[in-house]
Amino acid sequence: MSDADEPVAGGPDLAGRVRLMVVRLRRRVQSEHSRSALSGVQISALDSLSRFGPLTPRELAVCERIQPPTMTKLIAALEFDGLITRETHPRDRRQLILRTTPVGEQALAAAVRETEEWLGKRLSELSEEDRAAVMAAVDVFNKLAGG
Amino acid sequence: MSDADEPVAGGPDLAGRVRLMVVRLRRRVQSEHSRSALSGVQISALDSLSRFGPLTPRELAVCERIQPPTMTKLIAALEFDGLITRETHPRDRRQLILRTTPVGEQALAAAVRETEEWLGKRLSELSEEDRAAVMAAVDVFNKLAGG
DNA sequence: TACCATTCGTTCGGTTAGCTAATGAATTGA
DNA sequence: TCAATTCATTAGCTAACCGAACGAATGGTA
Repeated sequence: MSDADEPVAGGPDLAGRVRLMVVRLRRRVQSEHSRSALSGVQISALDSLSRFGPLTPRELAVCERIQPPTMTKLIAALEFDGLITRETHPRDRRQLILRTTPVGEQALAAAVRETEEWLGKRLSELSEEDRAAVMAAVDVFNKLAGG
Repeated sequence: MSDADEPVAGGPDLAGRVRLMVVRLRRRVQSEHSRSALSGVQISALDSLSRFGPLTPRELAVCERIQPPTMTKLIAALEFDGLITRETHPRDRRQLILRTTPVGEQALAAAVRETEEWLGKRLSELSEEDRAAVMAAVDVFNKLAGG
């Protein structure tokens, strides 16, 4: 087991390289993003809500790894735009039940399409090998982000 | 060539999944980051400056894909902490020459070590296969961010 | 040599996305 | 019944961006 002796996991400074990647990739994604549409954070929250069914603000905050006050603002914006609804919890009146609306689902789909337009284009310009690497890694990085 | 017929590059909604990944991974990295040290943005800029030699603010801004006003603030903070120096350009007095200081290099190295401590740990907890996927993808994502 | 367009870094003001601390309402448990 | 807890929220803060506008410096041209 010669590779068990390695002081760092996965080659020289993998962690540092991942860190730089995160900062730069997010800046690129941010800058390429159309101003008119949903923000990345909104898309992420809406996606989680759509995927994991009705949730309370707390649950969604945990899921998105943000703090409750941040979630409050996010919810207010999404509700203002009619993308989600806010009902009071039937058994616990402290809590709320958040649901995506049809409009919200449409907006989410539109955001996905818009992302596909520029990011998908850039991905399609990669070599077959590079694209395979991206595909293989995206879920690993999500695991890394969400574990 | 059955996979040549795919309407989107790299499976269903790869772009959307990458986008969500970016938002969530960056939030995770941000939240795990120790307050006292350099910020991710500072590390990124310092790394570029260290790697690509003395640069003008404009060159560094292009390299980091941020706008000049943002770079001005970034430079001011780094200079205030003694991590870089600012000399006037010998031939063009409008421009500046930015250099990392030994202190800056040390701080960069320390930041890398600190990142290694938590992110490296998490990376080492991945399966061999997952870690290989990360290694293969990190440069592809950097290419995606910087092209 | 005088002017004009361009480029550079900077200042100003605004936005977005996060945080902590504190608060009031509701629930739960002793 | 009452104390502890939990929930969402408010208030106030910071980091990290942006665009518009500006003065200083440069370079080309008449």
